[in-house]
Amino acid sequence: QTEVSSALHSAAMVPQSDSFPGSQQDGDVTVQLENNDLWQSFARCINEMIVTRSGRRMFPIYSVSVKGLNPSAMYSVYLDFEVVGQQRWKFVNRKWVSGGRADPPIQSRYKHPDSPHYGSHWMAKPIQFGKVKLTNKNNSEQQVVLNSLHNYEPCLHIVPEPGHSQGCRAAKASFPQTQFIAVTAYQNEAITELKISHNPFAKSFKDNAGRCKDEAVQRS
Amino acid sequence: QTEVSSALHSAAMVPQSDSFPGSQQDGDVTVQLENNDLWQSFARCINEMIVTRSGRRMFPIYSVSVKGLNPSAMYSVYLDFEVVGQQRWKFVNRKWVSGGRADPPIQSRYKHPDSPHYGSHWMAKPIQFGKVKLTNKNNSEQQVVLNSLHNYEPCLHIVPEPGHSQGCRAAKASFPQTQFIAVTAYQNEAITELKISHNPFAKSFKDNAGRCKDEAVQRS
DNA sequence: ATCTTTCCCACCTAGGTGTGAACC
DNA sequence: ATGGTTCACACCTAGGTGGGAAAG
Repeated sequence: QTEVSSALHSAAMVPQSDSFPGSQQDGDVTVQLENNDLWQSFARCINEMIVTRSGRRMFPIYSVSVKGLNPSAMYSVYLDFEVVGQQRWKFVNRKWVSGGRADPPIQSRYKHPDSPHYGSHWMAKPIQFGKVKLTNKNNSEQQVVLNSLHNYEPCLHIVPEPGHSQGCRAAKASFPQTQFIAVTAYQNEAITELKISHNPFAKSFKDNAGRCKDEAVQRS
Repeated sequence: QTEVSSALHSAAMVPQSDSFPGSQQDGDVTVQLENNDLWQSFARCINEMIVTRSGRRMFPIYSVSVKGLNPSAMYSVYLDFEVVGQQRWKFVNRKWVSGGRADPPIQSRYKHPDSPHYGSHWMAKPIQFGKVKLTNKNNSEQQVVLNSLHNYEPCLHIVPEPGHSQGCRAAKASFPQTQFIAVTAYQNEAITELKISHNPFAKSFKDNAGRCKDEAVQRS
């Protein structure tokens, strides 16, 4: 069991390309992962992402900077999530261990809301996926459906727009350090602490030493 | 003076096209103003829009539905603001009267954030300009600069994207009932009341009869 | 029993209102 | 004085956090 867990861990740390693990090249197109250090610190603990019925944002935010596109061609940019391995996972004794065969994968792809847009637009500033939401129910909306307790790796697709980008090739990039296990509740306390310490929306769970949160609750 | 004021008023009420005042046609392209009734109720009092240094949203929100575009062609959609008449205005004795010659106009055009996009996208649902901000300082950003105390009419432009929409014509539409006077503070109490009663962000100024807002303020 | 999911909640971030006093 | 502008402010809308109890 420990063996399986460390296999998961090492998979999250091995760079997929020859160069810097935060950078990838596909043809002339270069894709670099933003906030690589933050992703690495989550990956070291094996990252988890909450999925809910109504959809939950990712944290850290998936964000990349892109070079080498045709500035005047049109592209749409997508993020999908590929299952890593054919197994599901359990958290027992503070360790992730195999939990049996994986459920059949669900096809779910998120189109970046700026799509479609010129290559120049996509290269002008980092492409942020701050609004993408992960869910475990098929809301048939603009949300990504994942199987809980499965390990995923986000995958970026840059696709020339049909009829508006003749001769341009599609590009694809993914970064092992962005892998995570989909969960309905955090399993690893270290991940919870990392989320709280870096996500501004979780500020109320910070600084437990300085303030007693229950002081305000007078009744009950 | 009353004569000038009523000229302003009637200008705001006369439909610019032959058909329904909330609808316009330019070539094959048809543009219809959403929430026409709301705009009319503001126009009856002579509408005002706040401008601030940091930028202020419009209320009502400028929103149109569009038909007749080429679904597979690319367009960008713009909103600009044309000065109506060559004069500025003053609010004296609860009436808008001429305040002399207009200041030189400022070129300022807002590109809808969905731009560029397919004709099919623009026709799929009403095009909302909910994020556009009006300012009286040149922030050199994505904000519209207006001269205070001048009368404006918003003007919609649908522009085929160069190199991605061969043979498509640009279209233009404007609606007199969306005219307004730019102000740094509301002049007409009737406008203030209309804003408060329809804009959810001004809810705290509603229901003065039911609640005393100052009750909570114990000090000073 | 155990593990997983769901729901409500207090507590935040982020930012859009007009007010009223101060400023120019 | 007068009229226009600016600013801090209380009070909202809108929605993103993990916690913890309850349910499955």
